[in-house]
Amino acid sequence: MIYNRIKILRTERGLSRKDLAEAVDVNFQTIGYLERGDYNASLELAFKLAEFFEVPIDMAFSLRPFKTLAEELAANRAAQ
Amino acid sequence: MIYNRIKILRTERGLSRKDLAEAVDVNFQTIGYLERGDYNASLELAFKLAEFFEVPIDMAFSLRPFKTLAEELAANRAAQ
DNA sequence: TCATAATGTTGTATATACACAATAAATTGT
DNA sequence: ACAATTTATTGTGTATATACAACATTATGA
Repeated sequence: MIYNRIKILRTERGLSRKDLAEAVDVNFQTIGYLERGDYNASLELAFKLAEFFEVPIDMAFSLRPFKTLAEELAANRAAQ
Repeated sequence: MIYNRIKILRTERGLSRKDLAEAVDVNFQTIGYLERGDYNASLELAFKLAEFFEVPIDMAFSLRPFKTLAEELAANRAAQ
């Protein structure tokens, strides 16, 4: 199973699932399935989502559980 | 459709499809399908392959056609 | 050259990604 | 508090990723 940050990335931008679904051209319920982890995005959809959010793929999807964005940002700052 | 560099990455390392398939835990014929572009890898398999080859996902998969590795390397050098 | 390994092709079966519809529940704004 | 929007749930249908088998073709090495 693949972990993703779609929900945070989406809500951070103040978008509804419908908004995001239209942007990447899938059914709005598909976004719900991904956010709930009911199934994984296809590689193509993953690319489209990462491109839409303007983040590298591995910032939106991962084989391993994510830290929160805040944790990761704090860790990065500490590393400077 | 998603483009990939699996065949080059694999042959550059002198691996057979069977070798690679075992490393990422899929059927060896699945590697053939991907290399021929018969279908796309799942996101999970794409991550496993990129991890196995130790390259970022977008160096192995792309929404748009790839340059050859040699072209890309030459372009990168020219950019220095 | 011959044997073996690697790849290609065709076919069948299964799991999963995605579409779509209907309705229920929860959130949000006024 | 009410209305409107958003999200969740359930169900059905389709396309596609993957497994596996059998056999053909091509490449490789001794």
